[in-house]
Amino acid sequence: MTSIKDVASRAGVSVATVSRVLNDSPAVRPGTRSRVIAAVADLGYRPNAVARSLRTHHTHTLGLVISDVLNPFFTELARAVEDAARARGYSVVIGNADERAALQDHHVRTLLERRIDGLLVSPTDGGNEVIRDAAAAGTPMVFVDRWIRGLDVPVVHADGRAAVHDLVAHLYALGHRRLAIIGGPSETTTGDERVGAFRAALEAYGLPLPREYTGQGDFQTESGRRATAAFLELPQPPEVIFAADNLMALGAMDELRRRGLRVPDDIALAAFDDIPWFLHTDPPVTAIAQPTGELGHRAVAALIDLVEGRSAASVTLTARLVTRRSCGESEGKSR
Amino acid sequence: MTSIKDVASRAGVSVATVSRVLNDSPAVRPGTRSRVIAAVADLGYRPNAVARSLRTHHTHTLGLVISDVLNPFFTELARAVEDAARARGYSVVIGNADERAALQDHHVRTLLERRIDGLLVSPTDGGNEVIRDAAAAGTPMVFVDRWIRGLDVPVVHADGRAAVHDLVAHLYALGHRRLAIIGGPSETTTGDERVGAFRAALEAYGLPLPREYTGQGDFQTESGRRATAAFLELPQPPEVIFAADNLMALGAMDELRRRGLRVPDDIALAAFDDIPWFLHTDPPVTAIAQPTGELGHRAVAALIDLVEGRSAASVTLTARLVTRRSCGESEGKSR
DNA sequence: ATGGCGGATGTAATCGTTACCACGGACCGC
DNA sequence: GCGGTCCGTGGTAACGATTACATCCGCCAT
Repeated sequence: MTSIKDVASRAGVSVATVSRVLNDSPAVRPGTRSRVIAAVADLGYRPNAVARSLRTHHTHTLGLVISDVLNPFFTELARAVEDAARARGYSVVIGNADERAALQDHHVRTLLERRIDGLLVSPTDGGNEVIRDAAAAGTPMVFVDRWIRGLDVPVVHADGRAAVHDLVAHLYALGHRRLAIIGGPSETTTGDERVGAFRAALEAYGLPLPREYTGQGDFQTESGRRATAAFLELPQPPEVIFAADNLMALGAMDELRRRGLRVPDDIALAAFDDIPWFLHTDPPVTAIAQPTGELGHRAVAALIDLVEGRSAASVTLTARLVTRRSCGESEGKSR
Repeated sequence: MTSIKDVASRAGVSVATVSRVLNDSPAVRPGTRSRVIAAVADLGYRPNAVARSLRTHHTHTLGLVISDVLNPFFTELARAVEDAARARGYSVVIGNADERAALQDHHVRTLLERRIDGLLVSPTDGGNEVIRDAAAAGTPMVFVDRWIRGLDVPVVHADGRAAVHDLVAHLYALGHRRLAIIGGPSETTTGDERVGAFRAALEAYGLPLPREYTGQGDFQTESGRRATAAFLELPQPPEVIFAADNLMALGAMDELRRRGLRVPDDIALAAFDDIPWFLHTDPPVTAIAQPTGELGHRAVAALIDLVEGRSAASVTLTARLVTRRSCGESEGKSR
């Protein structure tokens, strides 16, 4: 591989000068500069970011650890993050935790060894040691969507409580009284809070949320299927299933379909996180939409503030309800 | 940040010894080893992968440049790639080209500067200079799904011709005669070949593929919508639309829905690339499924062979047709 | 004429590791 | 008892960049 030395000797200058033109420092004569540029082109030289990072102590790279790449919400988030980062001259390295704490730790460790400048994480669990240590050690860090309580780390997320309330109102208006939820792992904030918001909204309508109507999922498809099966085997199954993310909703649909049940006639369905496919499912699914793109942009902005030595505050956006046909016919507006 | 030197002085040994235990070289006495390990733990030391890479000339990292993260096919591929790589001790850095050649080049350049050990790419265009240069320079490289002709780079992909033929047979049997396709950019091999396979299959049935029935898409949702709109404005619209990827199929569904057309009664729809959502769309979509996971695994295996100095050959798997209701009722088996 | 100044360039230290070589001591065989 | 091996360990030169500091040179003001 050609190095800065090769360029220097070909251009007849010192490595310092080459470095200067590469980092376009003003203090180099136009003639020299163009000779260096020519040498770079001739040799097809590409600066070695590894060496550069070793010397400068920054990598211009952000780490993003997401809970599940297969979840369209997270891939949209990842995309927004990458866009925002690139616009500011940073690249991003994604780690997919696949909803497994061990895998998440693996990625955090790897990213830390790589000396990424800052870390964006949507934690899969609650009390993570690796992440705690990193935060304590002063690694610039921002949580997106989910977070870990008790850490002094800015959080960028969307508050879904109002939307959940709207959803319950919608369901109530349609005559539904027995509502069930498939929640995420209670160690995750989103797992916890979505159930909490749902319960609070139900209370406002004087509706109970019995234990057997709170299914335990892990945000992945299969758990949605299982929880749905459990609901359906109850002596008195619910009239509505609210899945706390889109993948569990997919699982629920799998199971309903397998049993030949029709939505919304036999049972209603709603989901947290809206995705393009929900418009075309049978039937289109009522969902709570997060401002995913903005979440990503804000998170990157906050993280870069931290990385560059400024301070950053948490950001709370709001999610909104998008009603479709999956809970029953009514005003039935879509999108 | 604590370095190997700090560990060395705390353990009362030299940096060389610390390095030895870190890379578990056998030549170190158990007692010394445990003192070093203790020092590492006390200090919370994390090896600096940047420095290590500078010295060893490898990063144990693979680059993966995919055409579009928002496409479930590619995210599934990415996931498989990451799994396979991790199992072999490599990490992967993903670059999302968003179907734009310029962005793809940006990522390839960045990855090359990062000195990734090898590159997995699913090219967005046909004649890429950056990629050609990299290949010529001897960067270990493997193409997945799509490739660039005329380069001596192994290709791991799925042959869809038989499946396309089956699809056409299926459509023919259902009585369809006017079949249209929304193709990808002709510079991409998948764009090109899928149209070619479709045309060949039609010929086998004595069916024409008029120019106005070959829509020009770019593998993204919006282009599928536009091409569909164009088809529908023809004096004689097609009876079937075959989208060359799932995102364009989504766009097609958007447009059909907007116009109040029903699938398959008013028009039939099929897609290349099967995804979980297709089972639950209205109606479930007939699609050609690629062995995505295996594609990812094989590609990683081939790339690592190259990286580690072995040779690697191209791999061709085969795609298969999954019939659902979107082309009309018949035997109607699903999944 | 000379001292001073500033702009362009070179020299060399440095970042954190690894890997090569050297060294000292223990052990073995004769 | 002595030379040779082997084993555990330390010293140190790279790896490829950046950057503080030194140097050189031309020019201007006095």
